[in-house]
Amino acid sequence: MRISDIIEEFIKEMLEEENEAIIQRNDLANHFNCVPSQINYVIATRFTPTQGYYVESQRGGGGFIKIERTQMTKGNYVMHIIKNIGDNLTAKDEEIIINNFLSQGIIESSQAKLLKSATNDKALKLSGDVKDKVRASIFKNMLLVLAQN
Amino acid sequence: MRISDIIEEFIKEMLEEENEAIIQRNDLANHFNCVPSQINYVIATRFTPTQGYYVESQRGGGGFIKIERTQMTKGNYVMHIIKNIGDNLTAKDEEIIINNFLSQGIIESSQAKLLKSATNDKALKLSGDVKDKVRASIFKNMLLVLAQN
DNA sequence: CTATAATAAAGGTCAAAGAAAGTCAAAGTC
DNA sequence: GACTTTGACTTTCTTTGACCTTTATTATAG
Repeated sequence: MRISDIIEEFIKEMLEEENEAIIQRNDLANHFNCVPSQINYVIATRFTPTQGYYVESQRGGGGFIKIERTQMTKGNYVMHIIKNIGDNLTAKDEEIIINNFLSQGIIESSQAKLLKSATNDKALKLSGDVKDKVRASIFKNMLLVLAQN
Repeated sequence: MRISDIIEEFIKEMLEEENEAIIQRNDLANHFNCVPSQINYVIATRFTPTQGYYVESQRGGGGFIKIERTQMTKGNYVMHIIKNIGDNLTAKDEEIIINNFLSQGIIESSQAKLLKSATNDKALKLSGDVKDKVRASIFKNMLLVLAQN
């Protein structure tokens, strides 16, 4: 069995008890006799947002990595939409998606407002082509959060 | 746990009873078995104006450090922060602001996550300087929405 | 008794050292 | 060829200590 899998399992076991696992990168690496960056690899490949995890960390003395498990409450629908948004997204297309979510009761109007405020042309002071790229990226990132809780 | 966190907590506990905490730098350092300048570090990183605190001090015999919590209405506080964010905002500075809103009950953790997801480095695939500019712009736009409810 | 000088008692600053975590690309494995 | 392992190098945050500035108190001169 790969060391990555073992570490993955270890973290997932921690997450079964608590809803968040706080680890010390060096300690964990030491415990499993691997280089510290292996921990990063495991997190990057097995604890991504799309996989339902939220990760935060702190460097420096007393640093740590916090892995939170999030639940997919909105299920596959939102995920499906996320996957279908390409690398570009116009304000118009975005509005259509948001209105759709709204009318289907998938998001609340306060959330819709936040989505729009983050991605409207006023917020995104960028040239046309870059703007639609960044909009797509931000929008997808936010939807990922909305799909969970 | 870091000594800085412990000191931070200690001061915050003091602030829960009174609206201001008056401390003696050397005494406190002694109490926590650290160098006096550690107290300055804690104050500089955890009790800044953006974090909703006002600090005054006196040197010489009978000197002291007074930490006050500034109290504003939610709307005013958010507007004040918006005004103080310049044209650039690093991910770190943003995190500090968000964590503060959280601990002061101005936003909920779901909103915090939305804010972060819209402006983290992963969402903003741009070069460093532009990134901080766009982040500032988006963040302020979103806060504006949050201030109005 | 004052006015001033010396001393003591705070707190402030800043940079170096230390302690984590992050990145990225090369090497290894399947 | 794709995934994993490894390690050198980077960045970020905290701790520590030497030195500085300000204020209060005490001692001294007139």
